[in-house]
Amino acid sequence: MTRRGHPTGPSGPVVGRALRLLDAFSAERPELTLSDIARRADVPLATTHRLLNELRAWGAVERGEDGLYRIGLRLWELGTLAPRGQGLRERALPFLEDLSQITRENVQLAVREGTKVVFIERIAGSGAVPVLTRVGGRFALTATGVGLVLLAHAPTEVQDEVLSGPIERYTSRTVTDPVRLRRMLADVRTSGYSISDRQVTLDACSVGAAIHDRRGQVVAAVSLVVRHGSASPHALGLLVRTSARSISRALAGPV
Amino acid sequence: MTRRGHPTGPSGPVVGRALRLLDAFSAERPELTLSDIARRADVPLATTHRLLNELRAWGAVERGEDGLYRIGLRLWELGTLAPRGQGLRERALPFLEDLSQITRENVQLAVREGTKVVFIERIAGSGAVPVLTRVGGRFALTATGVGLVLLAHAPTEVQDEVLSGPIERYTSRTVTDPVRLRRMLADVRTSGYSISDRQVTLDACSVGAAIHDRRGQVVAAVSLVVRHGSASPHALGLLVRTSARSISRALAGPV
DNA sequence: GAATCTCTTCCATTTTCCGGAAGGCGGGCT
DNA sequence: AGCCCGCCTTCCGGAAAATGGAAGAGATTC
Repeated sequence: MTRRGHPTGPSGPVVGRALRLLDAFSAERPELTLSDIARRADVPLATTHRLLNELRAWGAVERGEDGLYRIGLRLWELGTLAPRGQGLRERALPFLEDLSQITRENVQLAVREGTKVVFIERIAGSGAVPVLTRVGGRFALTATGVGLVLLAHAPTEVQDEVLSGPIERYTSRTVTDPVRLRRMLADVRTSGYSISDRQVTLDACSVGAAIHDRRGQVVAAVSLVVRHGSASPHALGLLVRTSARSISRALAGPV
Repeated sequence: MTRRGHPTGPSGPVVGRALRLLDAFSAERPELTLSDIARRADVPLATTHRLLNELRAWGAVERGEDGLYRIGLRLWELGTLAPRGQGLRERALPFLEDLSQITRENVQLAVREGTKVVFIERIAGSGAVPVLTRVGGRFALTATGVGLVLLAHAPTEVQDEVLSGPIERYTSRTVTDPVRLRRMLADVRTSGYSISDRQVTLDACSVGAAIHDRRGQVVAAVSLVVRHGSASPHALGLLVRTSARSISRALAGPV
């Protein structure tokens, strides 16, 4: 595990190395120079250069006239084939839109990836509370409405890992006590919906419910994000649960 | 260039090889077995197995309990960072929605990738003509409204390559004569909009216009797809041109 | 119960990868 | 001018990783 400084150790499989270069890109930095990528990935410049050329040949990255690297269109295209990404999004969208039309609030759709939530879709209600999330963005499992649902139905190992590690705090009301979180997760399983009250921002409250696949496994979650105090969580719970059921049915349905 | 049969030749850079495995996935076949992928990519089974494990470790592919491989969520996430994919989509969406609301017809947004069009967004007008396109899908440059616009403003080499190669035919009215196509492209550059009249399906007609970046380069195209005969192409041309200009301005604007 | 799928692991051979070093280019500072 | 410092690109001998046939374990089908 020695990787301090420069004393060049073995580097492992190339494929993984090349893919790790891509991790240098983020929503905040979607355009990087060669040296940026090399530094961020901690890979020698010459090597980075060679690997990026291979990624470029396939279309994983593109390079502008300015010399900056960006994520390539081919990679985006392939991404549209991800069942848990675009696939889920397309099937759920009509229902999310209904929810959005009826409530005029923010609607979110997310899945769990390891110990994080990944947002698949987000519909911003015009005039609704501003939210921090971005489609394709990650977030801690413990804070959001969707996150709590996904955590409540995650395998025990995942729950333990999340609850034993340090828990991110966003506001003064973010719950970071593992014991209290376990109780909340139990509530989610009992009531069928989660409540995140001002845990992410002090003006917002979100209520989430689980989406199941054909086999009854929890594969995603929907939530409504409203201004704190503007509606009863219980009423919202009924709404999202209904919507979640419809989406589950749609997923089980055709093919 | 000998790759007939099996006489195992040198295989080249691994990274490219691994990425080429991913090309086995398509909208029609988003879930594949190991052997499927090996066959489609023409890579020995043992090698495919090893490479897929590396792709899986990073999240490029996932494997269900059923043993089938799918495109992974991590790859989808990265895809959302592609400036010409999600980036363009997000900035253009409000304008596309306006166009959709006003006309109640299909609206499409696409970019060029090599000698193909790739559809970035598609809004289906309720009750509008059905269209064949899929977000993330590819199409020939010569047939669609968006394609004609992108081809008209593509580098000469690309135009020559497309026009000298075989031109795909979809209907009896698809234009496949290079000379006539060149004339159409010139018209597009003069008038500022393209017309594809029943070239893809016999009941539809699409009208496209170019979207420019800050430097005046054509980077994308919008189109309206309507039932043939339902509206004057010229009137539609004005609409899409207006919309295209707004989008161009939005792209040039913030950051 | 045999034939035919699927996938997984092994390991000797051979190919590719590695990355320091050197050189080019542009920009900023004195 | 001259200098430095940042970027990028190419080269190439030593070293390490990729390769894929073969063998074997399950699962289905006939």
